[in-house]
Amino acid sequence: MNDKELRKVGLKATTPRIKILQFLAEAQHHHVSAEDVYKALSEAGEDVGLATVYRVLTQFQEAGLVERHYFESGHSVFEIKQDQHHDHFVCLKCGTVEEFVDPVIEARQLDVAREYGFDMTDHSLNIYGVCKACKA
Amino acid sequence: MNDKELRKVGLKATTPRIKILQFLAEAQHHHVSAEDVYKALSEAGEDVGLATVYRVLTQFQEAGLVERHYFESGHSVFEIKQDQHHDHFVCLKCGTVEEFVDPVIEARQLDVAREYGFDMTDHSLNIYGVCKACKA
DNA sequence: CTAGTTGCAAATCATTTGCACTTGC
DNA sequence: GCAAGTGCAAATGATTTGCAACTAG
Repeated sequence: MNDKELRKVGLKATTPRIKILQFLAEAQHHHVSAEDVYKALSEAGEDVGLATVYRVLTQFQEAGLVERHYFESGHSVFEIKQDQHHDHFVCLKCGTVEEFVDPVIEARQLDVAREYGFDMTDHSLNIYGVCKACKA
Repeated sequence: MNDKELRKVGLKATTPRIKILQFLAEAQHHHVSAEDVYKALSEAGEDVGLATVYRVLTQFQEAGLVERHYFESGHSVFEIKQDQHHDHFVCLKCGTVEEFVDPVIEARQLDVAREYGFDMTDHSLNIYGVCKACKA
């Protein structure tokens, strides 16, 4: 049950929240749009409004349960927050998103920010191109 | 005159296009939104419609004259394409965008992409935080 | 001349908000 | 019971598009 996890971050354990959190955790492709969540729940017979999906996702984001990313093309996707930070490969052919982490890049970012007198609170690195599957 | 530059990329040298290109080239802060362009031209007495600004900016982007970036917060900015690629610091307080280049990061990105069997066509790295000026 | 371009208004799209109603605790 | 949460419909803000009038080559 996700009930506890929700209360832990100060949110009432309501049906929509539980369903959405569950869906995010089980989603095969981690990165989903609000619309994706809405459609999936609707198809599963859950009667959750799109506005609620947006509200809940925003609350989850504020609570640190999910991250929101804005990829080129202007619309955003959400993913359950993982233990470790990571960056993304975005395939321009099939739209797939793959995750990766590179310690060298992570470290340099901090250094560069410091050099410029910038307090880094967050960062996002997206590599766009063609994934292995699409090249085949 | 920008006339030649426009024709070179296959676009008729019309007044709106010339004005917009000129504005982008002279803009003090390189990164401007479509709205910024529209307002600046209006204030300068140029009668260019917002729809035209969007159309022209998109054409410029396709022609490789400008780049479009989508920063977190969901709205995009345009900048005249520079000789060199660069990444961005985005100040969450004042919205300012600063540019930087780090060879170490650039090189690692290529390596990482290769390791994952990914053909990189483009990438974007944005560091979010508080800039020097806002900390003061 | 005439295909490409423009301005304006109306149309979209993603996301947000107002409000009367419902539900967790 | 009551504040917090929800659904729906209407509002928003950014961007796009239809179309009749205009202009560069």
